[in-house]
This record gives sequence, structure tokens and C-alpha cells, in this order.
Amino acid sequence: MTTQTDNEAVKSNDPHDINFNTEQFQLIDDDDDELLSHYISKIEEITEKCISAINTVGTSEDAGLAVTNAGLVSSHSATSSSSTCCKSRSEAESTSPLIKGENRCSTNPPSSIDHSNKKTAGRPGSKDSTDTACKQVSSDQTGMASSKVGQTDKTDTSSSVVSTNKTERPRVIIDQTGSISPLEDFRPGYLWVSDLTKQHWCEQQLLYSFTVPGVLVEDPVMTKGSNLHLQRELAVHDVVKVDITSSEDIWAVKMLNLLNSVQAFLNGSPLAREVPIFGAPFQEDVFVVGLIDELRFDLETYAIGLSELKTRLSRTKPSKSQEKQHRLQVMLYRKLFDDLVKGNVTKDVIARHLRLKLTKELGEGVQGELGKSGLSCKTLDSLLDVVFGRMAAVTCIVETSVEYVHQESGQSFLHQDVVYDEEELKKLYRHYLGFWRGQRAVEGVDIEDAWKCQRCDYKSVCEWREVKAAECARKNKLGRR
DNA sequence: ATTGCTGAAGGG
Repeated sequence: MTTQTDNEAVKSNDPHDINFNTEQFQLIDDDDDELLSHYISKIEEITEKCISAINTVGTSEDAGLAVTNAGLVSSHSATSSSSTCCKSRSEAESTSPLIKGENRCSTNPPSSIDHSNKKTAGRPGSKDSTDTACKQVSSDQTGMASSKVGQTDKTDTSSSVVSTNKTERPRVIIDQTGSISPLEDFRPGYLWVSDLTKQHWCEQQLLYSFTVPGVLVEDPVMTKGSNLHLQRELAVHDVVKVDITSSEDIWAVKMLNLLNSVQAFLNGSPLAREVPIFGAPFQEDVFVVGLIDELRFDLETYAIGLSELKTRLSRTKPSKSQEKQHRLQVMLYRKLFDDLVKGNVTKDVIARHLRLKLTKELGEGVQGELGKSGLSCKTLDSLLDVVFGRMAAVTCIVETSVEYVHQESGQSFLHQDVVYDEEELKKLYRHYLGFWRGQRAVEGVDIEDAWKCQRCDYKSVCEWREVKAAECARKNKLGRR
């Protein structure tokens, strides 16, 4: 039982400044209906206050955070993609009836509050449930299938205010004294290639995307981009669902996707899309996971080329900064792929970073899919043997490029070859890891890239920007003397 | 494990 008093749960003199008194939530009896309904109404009240406070922020001129009816999470968190992805799926269904993906949009009312900077708000884990992953079968080639992980969401119906208190952790942002590093804090286990490319755009923005609670907002330009990518993907294979029972299963499907892409080449197919890739490059003991847009296989020379698709709102050349960002992405993919070809990734590294038990028996659904590809692997351990073997049968990537496509017309208007420089990549990568390991402070954009701040969600709260602005003002003053 | 642990990329 609790001794809850009636003091304010939300102390807020200023609607922009919400103080949560999390202390006062205590365990109560499930049976105590009266008390329970008291709390529920209390929670609703708080929710309403928060939403109205946020709305005020969202509509004010200098607001960094926008408002939508989709709940309260980091604006660049994975959750935002789950909604856009869902949309892509349903739109894609009209052009390709072969997709079996279920609608993953949460139909919950928009009142899920997150005041704990929880990273995965609205994206409940799949640990304790039997999930399905979307697997794909090639449509235009017989025999070999390729597949892709696409976990479906559980619908989150928990009342979040009470439950998040339990999981709330103290958040440490870059600690010079060496407490918790961003890597441990935000990406336990492994990094995404997209983490590193975002970091390339602005490290400070990346950090804010993890730490500043925001509001989910759908960016139509990004949605359009996702849809165009999906369209292309569906041109080479279809999606089927696979039952998933463990994280080993999830990774097994990913391995199968990679395996099938490479196998498709060996079977005479010239194209593979959405190819999963992973590794721990440059002996840094950090695991990185990515998804290659497109691999092309030259049937005469057996040469493999990598192509990254970038869709753009306008038919304009990408900025220098974007060019560099895309180049980094492509070089990283290439490095990860080549490392697999060269046998530079070991089972041990995979198991350790992904926290997988290689000897665990894979679920029925996954084993079934493996069977369809002619494999009788019962565990990740034996599947990895096959994957490594197949990867060793192809050669390293010899060509890397970025293709720019105009969103509205769908026309490709620019093709840029990327010069691969491994030493340069290594240097850059190690510099970026410095941030992830908490070995150095965050770096925002250089003064010449300050234009990026104009469209940044965090411009109203950004300390980096403030410091740079002051620096700039000082310089101008000196210059005038 | 007592509790927890990520589809990655999507564009500027």
C-alpha cells in the first residue's frame, strides 16, 4: 500500500519547464480499484499537462521540437522509422501484392509519455514474445532466396508513466572522468553504420538525439526516401515472414540474407539489395552493423560493385558535407564486406558483441527457412561456417559509387564514383570512436558548416551553437578594429 | 539476469 499524498505530481510554473516528481510513485495493491483509478486519473491529468506544455513549445517560433500525435520519444529515434516503415509497407502493398508484412503501426492513443529519455520508447523489445521477422524470397530468380530481418512490433499498451520509473537510469552525458560512455549508454553491443554517418553530419546533434526527449515527427522527405528504397528492394525480391523466437533467430535470418545475396551472385544473378553486413573493423573491438543498399555482380569478371542510393528533394548536387557523409557510409560498407571476404570476422567476435549463444538451437521457423535454401543448420555456429565459406568464395568490392535520384520524378540525375581510401577511413573511424568511448568531448559542426544548424531540431537548446556564435561575434569584433 | 539490451536507413 502506498501513502500517496495529493501534492502536485507535476510542478510547473512555466509550461516549458516540467518538473516530474518521480519519487512519489510507489507500488500499490492491484486489487485496490479505488486507489488504482485515482492514479489513473492522476496520470491522465499529468499527460494532459505535458501535452499542452509540449504543444506550446512546438508552436513557439524558436521551438526545436515539433509535435505530432504519435507519442513522445526522441525525434530521431528508431521509433520514428517504425512509423514510416509501416507506411512504406502499406504503400508498397499496392504495387507488390507479395508482401506479407502486417501493419505495424500502433493504433494507440497519443498519450504515451516518456520523461526518462528512454531510448526505445514505443519500441518494446521482442525478448519475451514470439515475433515474426520479414524474410524475402527472390521473385525474378528461381531457386535462391534472399531474406531480410524485419521484426514486427508488439503493440505497446502499458501505461508508461508508472512503468518507466522502474527502468529509469541516471543519464550521464560525456563524462571526462570516465563514467559511462555513449557506446555503453546508447549502443550497448554494437554501432550502426548510420550512427557513424549521422555523427559525420553533426556529432552534437547525434548526442542530442539520444539525450534530449523529443516528440516523434514524421519527415515526409525521409518517408519518400524510404519508399523509394523499398520499391527498389522489391524489384529484386519479395518479403515473407519468419517466426522468431530468440535473438539468435534474428541474427540467423540476417546471416541468411547475406548468404543468399552472395549465393545469388554465384547462381548467376547480377543484383542484390539490402544486404546485411557486420564486423569489427580496424582491430578496435567495436562491432558495427549495416545494410548495403545494392551490390552488383559482373557475371563476366566476377567483380562486385557497391552502389548507394540517395534520393533528393531537389535535383541539386549534394553539398560537400553530404558528399563526404555518403562517402564515409559507402567506405564503411565496403570495409565490412571485404573483412568478411578476407575472413577477418570471427565467430567469437560475433557471439561476444551480439551476446549470442552460437550453440543454441534455432527456432523452427528459421530452421524451416534455412531448409528452403538447402541448409540444414540447427545453430548459428554451423550457419556461420556456411556464411564464412560463401563469403570466401567471392572477391572484395572493386567499385563503390553513390547514385542520386530525384524524389518526385524518380529520375537518377547524378552518379558519383567514390574513391576508397582505407587509411583515411581508419583515421576517421578511430576519431569517431573517441566520442563513443567517451575519450573526448563532443564536437559540433565547424563554423563553415553552421548552416546545418538552421534545420536542426536541437538548435534552440544547442550549447555548441551558442559557443560558436559567441566565438564568431568575438572574431567579427576583432576584425573591425 | 531478478529487471534490460537496438531491424538500419530514411534526408538535410
